[in-house]
Amino acid sequence: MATIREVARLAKVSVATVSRVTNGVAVTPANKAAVLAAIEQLDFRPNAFARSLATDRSSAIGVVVNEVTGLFSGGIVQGIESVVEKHGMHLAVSSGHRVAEKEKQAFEALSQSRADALILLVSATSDSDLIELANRDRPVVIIGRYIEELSDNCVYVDNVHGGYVATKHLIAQGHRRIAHLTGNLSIKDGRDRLEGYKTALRDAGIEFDEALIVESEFVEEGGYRGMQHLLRRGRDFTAAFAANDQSAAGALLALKENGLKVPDEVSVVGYDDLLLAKYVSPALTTVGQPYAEMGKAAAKLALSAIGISSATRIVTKFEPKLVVRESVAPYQKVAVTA
Amino acid sequence: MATIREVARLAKVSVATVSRVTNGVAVTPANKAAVLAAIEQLDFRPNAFARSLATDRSSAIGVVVNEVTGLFSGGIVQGIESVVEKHGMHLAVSSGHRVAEKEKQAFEALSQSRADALILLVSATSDSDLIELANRDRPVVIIGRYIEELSDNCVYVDNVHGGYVATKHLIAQGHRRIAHLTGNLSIKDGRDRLEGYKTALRDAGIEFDEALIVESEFVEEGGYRGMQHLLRRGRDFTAAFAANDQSAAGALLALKENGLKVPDEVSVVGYDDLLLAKYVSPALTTVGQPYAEMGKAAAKLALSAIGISSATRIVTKFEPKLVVRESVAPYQKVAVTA
DNA sequence: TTGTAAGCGTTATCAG
DNA sequence: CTGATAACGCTTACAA
Repeated sequence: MATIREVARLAKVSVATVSRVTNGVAVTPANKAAVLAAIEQLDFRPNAFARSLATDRSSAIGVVVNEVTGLFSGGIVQGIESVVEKHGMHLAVSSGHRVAEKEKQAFEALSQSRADALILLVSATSDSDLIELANRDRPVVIIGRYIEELSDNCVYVDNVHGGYVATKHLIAQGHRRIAHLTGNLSIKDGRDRLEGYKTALRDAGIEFDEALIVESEFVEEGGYRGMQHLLRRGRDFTAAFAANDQSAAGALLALKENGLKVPDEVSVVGYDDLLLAKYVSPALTTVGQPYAEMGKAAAKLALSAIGISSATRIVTKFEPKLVVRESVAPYQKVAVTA
Repeated sequence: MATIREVARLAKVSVATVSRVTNGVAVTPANKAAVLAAIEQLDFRPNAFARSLATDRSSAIGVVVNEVTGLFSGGIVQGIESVVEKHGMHLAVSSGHRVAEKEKQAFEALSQSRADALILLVSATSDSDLIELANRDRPVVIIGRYIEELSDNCVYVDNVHGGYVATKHLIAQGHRRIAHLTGNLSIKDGRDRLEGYKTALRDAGIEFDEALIVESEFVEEGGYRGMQHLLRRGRDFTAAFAANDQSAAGALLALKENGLKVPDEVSVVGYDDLLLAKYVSPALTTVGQPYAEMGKAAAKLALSAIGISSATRIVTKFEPKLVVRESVAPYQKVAVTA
């Protein structure tokens, strides 16, 4: 690959002038033309490393997510990429796999000067480690959790409100005995959604019944087992709110196996609005999150932190939104059979 | 950030020695200990650019896919990452968005010495441009298409065989009037699957009927419209093979709207085995492709091309596999009503 | 085994 | 506006 020196020689100018041309700095038209011609002829492309070494800029944004291909991290990554590529920058991605050590490894690799800023969507690393990381030299933006000390660099959605919205929708349809298949309660999202559920009940004057709660997990199997568990005790509820779509899908399956019709006999609402929500039968009423928007916001935050992109106000707190499909029906007195 | 020089000074050795320990080259134990201590104390991490500039190695693999978050490119990217990270390398990803110019832009950026090798899963770039790219300095591996001239660096699956398998399954269940909702025929995958369909019919001695073919597209809407079109003409088929799961899902919807039961009245098989195949109702019998495996193979190919990883035989041609679920039933004479 | 010093290909400073 | 030249931080002969 040709170097800047060869171009300079061919164009009969100094390397400095070539550098000026490739960086869009003013140069005599004649020189510019000569340089451009030489570049063309030699098929010269500046060496990114040398440039980065000299400028201390990689023109890359580092992204570490739980899984590159995660059902929703996918949408977020897409959002990030759309704004990053618009600014001529690149993406260096790594998966953290929800394992603290792997996440750390990914940060280190990326911040070892490969990335000008980091965007993180990770589960295993503690808040304090994240804070420590953010206090190094490169800007860090966090997606999916709110950390007080880093509040300006967090892009997140209000899970409490999400749980509230889901539950309230059920209440508005007349349901009062509403079960909740929680997510993994060691994860904050799970706790928040549960809290939203409780708040909605309280606001509606419905007494909270511990018996209607079953701690499940954020996977299909968890929803399935949770619902089985609930049903084995006798069906004393007319609706259920699952902490995510996958567990909702599992619940749907359990309901079907028990000969219960959704939504006629039991209404179900999920959370996340994954692609599957639309395909499951009946199509799932769920709470959607603006993944792409969140990714875009994170990218804008990162870009403005390194002085690129205009720094107009960037929204960092997003509201979940109810997506109505077919898995919820109004409460029907007759349906309740203990 | 501390530099190698500072470490050398603190450890009272030369920079060369420091370099040696960071690169695992033999050094006196005493020196090694001193260096390690200094590194620890200064929190030194080698500057990746300087290292790359000196070695002409980025320790990154460039990946350009149609969409980072694509329903199946996701699985492929995951496969790639799993082997790449195992070798301490990184991923630089870009989306080509199925637009020739964007794809080209992505190649250029990545090959501008940011990546030691390129893995491409792109649709818009022509074979000849790909060949040209592959003849530059960095190794290139192509996923999802077979290019004669680059045969050793292509990881692909036999779409003809996939179409064959899908159709044959239907035939084995006794169906003879089998419709085919093709994919976009300007895309090779679509043409190949159609060819497989035809071959299966021929092998079974079933006459090919142009009227049972409708060119659709690789999206839900396409499958929906295609099926509508077919039904409007009167239902003279008992089974249908859709060129991908999304169009199969659309077909399912059209069938349902027309009051036809799947699989009792019409059997359906899809292609791809996306997550939705499992959730659609009835669950879709489909043809799956080993996405993760393909990604792994591509990564191994790339790694071995740059001299990393052992070069054991790497499988590059994959066979699609039938995944049986619930959308296919044996042919029932009584069901056919023209 | 170790140290010295010459690159690696750019950018940026500073005269001119 | 242009050109020399000193960084940038690391690796790698080469010599000791």
